[in-house]
Amino acid sequence: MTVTLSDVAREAGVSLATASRAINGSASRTVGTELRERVLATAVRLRYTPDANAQAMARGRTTSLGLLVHDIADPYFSTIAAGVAEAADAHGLQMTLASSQHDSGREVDLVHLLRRQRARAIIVAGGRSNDVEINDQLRLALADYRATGGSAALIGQPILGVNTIVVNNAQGATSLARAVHDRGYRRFAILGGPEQHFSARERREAFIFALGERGTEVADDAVVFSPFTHAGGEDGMRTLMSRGQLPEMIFAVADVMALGAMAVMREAGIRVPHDVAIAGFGDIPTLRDVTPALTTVRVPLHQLGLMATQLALAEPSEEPEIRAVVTEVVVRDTTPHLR
Amino acid sequence: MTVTLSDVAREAGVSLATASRAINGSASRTVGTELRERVLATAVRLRYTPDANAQAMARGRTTSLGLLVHDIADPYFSTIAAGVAEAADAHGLQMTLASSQHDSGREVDLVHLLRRQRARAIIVAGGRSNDVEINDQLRLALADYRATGGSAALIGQPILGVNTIVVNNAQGATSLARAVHDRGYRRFAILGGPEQHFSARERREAFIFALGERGTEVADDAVVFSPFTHAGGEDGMRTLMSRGQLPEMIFAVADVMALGAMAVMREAGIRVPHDVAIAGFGDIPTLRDVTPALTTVRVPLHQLGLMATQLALAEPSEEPEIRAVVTEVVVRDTTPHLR
DNA sequence: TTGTAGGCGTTATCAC
DNA sequence: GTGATAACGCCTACAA
Repeated sequence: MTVTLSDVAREAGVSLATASRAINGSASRTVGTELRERVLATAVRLRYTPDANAQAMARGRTTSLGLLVHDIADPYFSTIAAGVAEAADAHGLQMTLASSQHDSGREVDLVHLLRRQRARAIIVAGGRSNDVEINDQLRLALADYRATGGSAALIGQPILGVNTIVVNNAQGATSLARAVHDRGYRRFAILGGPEQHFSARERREAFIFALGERGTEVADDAVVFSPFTHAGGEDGMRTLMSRGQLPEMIFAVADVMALGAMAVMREAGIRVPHDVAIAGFGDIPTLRDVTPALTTVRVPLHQLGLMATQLALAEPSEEPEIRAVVTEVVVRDTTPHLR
Repeated sequence: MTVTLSDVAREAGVSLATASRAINGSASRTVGTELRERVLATAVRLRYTPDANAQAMARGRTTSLGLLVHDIADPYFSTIAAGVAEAADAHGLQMTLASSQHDSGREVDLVHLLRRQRARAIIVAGGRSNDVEINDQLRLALADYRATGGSAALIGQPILGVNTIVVNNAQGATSLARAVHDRGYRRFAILGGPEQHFSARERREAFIFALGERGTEVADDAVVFSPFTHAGGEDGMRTLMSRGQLPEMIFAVADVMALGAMAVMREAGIRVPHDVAIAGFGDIPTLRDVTPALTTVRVPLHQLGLMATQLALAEPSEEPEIRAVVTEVVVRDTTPHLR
């Protein structure tokens, strides 16, 4: 059914070895011009394609790059994925994309899966959660993977012993807090994401701390926890509304959450920013289509994908490499000067 | 470096065959409880993982599903991808995602690549273009792939001889034209996407034809062609504006194009829908965050992914199976009653 | 139930 | 420069 290299060799009247060298090259040996052309011609005639699996076995390495995301339909991750795809392509690698659907248990399974595939490198994108057991499992899975020659990179918190791109969440949230404080905001609510999610927590705490430095407190019950998704933003906003008192400004720890909140407010007739101001985090491409334009903290998502790929493909070293990525406040229309 | 099945077998004191059967199961043979447990235990102890490539070779089939999209960062495709990922997962398959960046030449290369990988199935998502040469190449690539046991499915036009999910673009555009005509619109402009892109053309022509049935003509110079992207929508809109005369309504053949156009208008101080109405096509999830809410034609994107996967995994048959997907007009705020 | 051995398609190490 | 041939890691008749 399938045409193999042996078929080509026989048909071209050369040995298997020669056919292999002619078609897929060889470091040391080279093939005479005449023979090579004959082989190449018959390969085309027979519509031969090398079997990547067989090559992987023989060569001991594959040409695929695994990417793990929380949710591929989330613009945050699809933008990162686009960056990874671009970089992978530049390295001649195929991207195998897996989505954990925000389930960190699945994430562990998927790392195992990628290890089975003998992926050349694995990139795990998305912040970690404060779950010691899961983190240990993931750390172990990655260690196993690396022990067998794979290399991995993380986008998130540097807690798993592998190369990591660290987004400076605290810095971004701090700058944001100061920017809105400068604009006169004093009464806040926070759509805080999952309570145990590190990125969410970093953003939350830095925001609150920076306000505290200015003498502004955020009450505990002004922070609501809900999933790191659009629906999570909706739910959080409803909770906030049910509590009755609207703040001057809402900080959502993820853009998609801010968008969810805005959708709920729109439906409820609450005007942004007239009735309440809001800001997000991430600067996903979607924002260019949102009105009023959402104030946020820019994370260079596409570049994150490029960097992570680079880091994942870097020479393995003893010490995991940590690379910090700076964030930048982008003040837009949802947080006008208050007074 | 890597632990192999032989290592496990030796360490457990059983034969290779027994180890294989214990770990990866077997249709006919079964392994004694005691031995199986011993094997499994040593496998865990040695941190053994089967090599998927070797299994692929030995079994003659892989467990990966290739998905080809025009652009993974486009919500249209990332939503489809989410559907495919979900369905693939349900079948125990891994998704290999490749993006052609709207370059149909690359698309052909990527099919070849996926064939090399011996992917179990290939899904090509996205409308075809009127390029006989490229289409022939793609048809040939898919035929080669299928000839060697692979199965493929397309989302787009049924012109390549493989199972295809056909989105009923004409029906959607027709319904949309009637709906807006009913609302009083008579003077139109069309952001028509790439001139040779079939889906764009189907939507364009059906829209114009349906209006014609109502006695309303769309002038040739009211149709502008530009890429099927956000930037394409921006460019097209600028072209339209430079021509001086704004229509009553703009039909963009893709949601992202409509969003691009709206962004340009917003910047230019043109109010939607007060100054001009607009509608898109696709109903991407992003729309829930856009104001004013965009009128569009709903394409069940996520479901498209599920269906395509199902179709790609279906028993191969002589005649390619064609499955039609209906679309549905969703009138929102960008096309209010005109008079 | 368990073991032996051949084969999957390719690369790489040898000789020639 | 070219050709045998042994891996690569696993599965699966076939034999015991």
